[in-house]
Amino acid sequence: MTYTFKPIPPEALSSRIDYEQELNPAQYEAVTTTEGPVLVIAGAGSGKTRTLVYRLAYLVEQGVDPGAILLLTFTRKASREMLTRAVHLLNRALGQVMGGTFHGICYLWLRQYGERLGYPKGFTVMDRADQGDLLNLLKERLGYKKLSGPFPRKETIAEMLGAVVNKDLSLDFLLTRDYPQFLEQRDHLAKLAAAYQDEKRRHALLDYDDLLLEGRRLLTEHEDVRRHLSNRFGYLMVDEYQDTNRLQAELVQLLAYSHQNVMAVGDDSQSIYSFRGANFRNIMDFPKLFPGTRIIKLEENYRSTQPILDLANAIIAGARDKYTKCLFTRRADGTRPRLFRAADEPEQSRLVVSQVQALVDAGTPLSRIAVLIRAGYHSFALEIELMRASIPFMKFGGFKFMESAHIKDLLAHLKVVANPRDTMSWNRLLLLVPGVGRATCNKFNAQVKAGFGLEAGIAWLRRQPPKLQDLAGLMESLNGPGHTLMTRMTQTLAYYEPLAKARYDDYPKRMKDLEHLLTITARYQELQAFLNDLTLEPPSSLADVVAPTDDYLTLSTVHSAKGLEWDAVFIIWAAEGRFPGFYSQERDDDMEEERRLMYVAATRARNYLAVVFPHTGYSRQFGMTINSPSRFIADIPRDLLEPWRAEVEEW
DNA sequence: CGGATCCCGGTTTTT
DNA sequence: CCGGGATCCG
Repeated sequence: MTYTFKPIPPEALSSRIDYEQELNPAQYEAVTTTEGPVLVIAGAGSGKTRTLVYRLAYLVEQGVDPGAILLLTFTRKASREMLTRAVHLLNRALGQVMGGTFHGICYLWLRQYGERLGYPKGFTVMDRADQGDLLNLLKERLGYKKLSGPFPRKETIAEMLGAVVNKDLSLDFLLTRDYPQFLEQRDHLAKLAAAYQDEKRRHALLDYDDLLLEGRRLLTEHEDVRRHLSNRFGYLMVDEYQDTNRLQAELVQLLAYSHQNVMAVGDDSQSIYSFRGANFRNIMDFPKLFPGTRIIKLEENYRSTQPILDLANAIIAGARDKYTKCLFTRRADGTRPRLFRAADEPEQSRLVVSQVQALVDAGTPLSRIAVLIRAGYHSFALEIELMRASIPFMKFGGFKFMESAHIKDLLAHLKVVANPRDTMSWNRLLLLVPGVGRATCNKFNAQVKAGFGLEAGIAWLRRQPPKLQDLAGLMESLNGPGHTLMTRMTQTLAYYEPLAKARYDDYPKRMKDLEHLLTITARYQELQAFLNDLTLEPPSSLADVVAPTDDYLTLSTVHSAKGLEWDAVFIIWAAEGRFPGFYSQERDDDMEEERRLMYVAATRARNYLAVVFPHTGYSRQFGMTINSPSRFIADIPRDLLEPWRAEVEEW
């Protein structure tokens, strides 16, 4: 038998997809409405991603230049996945479609047009930890460290500043409502905030919020840029719209100003990012922002069985706010969700392990099972039990690889190459040298003026005592010609390794992380892109390539599980004080969000859902505690949620 | 400058 | 009750 290969003619391609056949009527309407503002209210599992993917394909088939499409998603991974699926669907490349997060897109435009706003090309994007470091520095400089009376910690200050921007509040209002205990520090906090702004500007630093704020400023103050970008991106699609905030909505509006072609997709009952300024009501305001909006609801659920959907509906039915749609499914079969009560946390862990093993024995691949948690630390005990049982797993959310000290140490050396004015990174790398402390840093900081360059830094190091000459040599080499990102990285690692060895007793584990970082480095050519990608898209999603095996159990925070699905899902620590967390008991809005979070968790499951809680717990603070089941499932009738008793054989 | 000691506070969730 | 951070002292 012989095969011959020929290019597929364009006519064959364009007729490949039978949209009407492959989509339900509501999805079809959403896909084929290409002009004007559209709001798609897409319930959990209703084929939201499918709709976006088909719409991408449809637009391209209609002759829209892929380069005119901008896809805004919550994570870059999500946009990558959608683009990949669209490519498969169309069977042709879509290289020109632009996709990413609001932060990522703003970053790109600020790099392109930043000079218009007074930023140098090599600005640095700060992560949360960088923000804390800078605030600490300023707190000390302003003499607020030894103020009498309560003064917020740096994390709290960062949170407050973020709330002012993302929730569009005044500092006074925020303090009065959320932090009355710090109201008396009002003037100090205002001064600190001003100093923070000033310092960032002088050292070419932008935090996450600045990316959005300066992105908006770019579009409002520079009419030509706005016109250019709006004309270039004639078709906007925004995913997870329920998790955008006012500022992001304004960005969409600015971008759409010349054509109003925006499709926003979201689900108000899955809004779980209010701590970042998102408000589930924002999505209902979309039609006000864009008059003439066509509203399309996707209410058929293709994911879950009826018993699982019944439980999910019961969870959300208890909400204070009534949401806009009602889900139904045709998957009437299936077993009832189970409520497992375990005696304590070890038993909860063993129970999950044995249930997972039972599912695997019954034919469910490990990769289609997930354990969902409210907070990262809720799975610590389970992780140990999984290791003991030799069940491979990957954990998503919670722990921040990028914020661990050794990663930041190493990257500090590269960051000052990209932005020599980044004093905080200078200080960090100086403090690593034995015998260098605050005094040396202060001397160094006194030298840093506007326009400070790497050469000046190296020259300064050369004038210092011998202990700093190794560092000087490294920096000279990093600055020298003929180095790729990879060689710079390995040089830095060679320099840093002995320092880390002396510094950390868990040094071998940390070196493993650094090697992991090297594999990520290999994908980049350019230093600055590498550094900022790492800040904007931390390796939990970049790291998927290093999975030891592709058959692993998923452990994930509910937040990180958003938009995903598994055949079988366990929700653990479904106990009062954990899920919902006790910190959400004070405000109704927070408690409502916990409920939506539980709803999101439950709707991740296709066939099997188990809710687990340990009846007793142990905390350092209170010793032994008695846990009640989470209020979201406590009152669910047993025909919707079947109580099970743990039966785990001791061994 | 760096180790030791004391004291406060207490865990979300992510770009 | 434990850990991180600030402060103190050698």
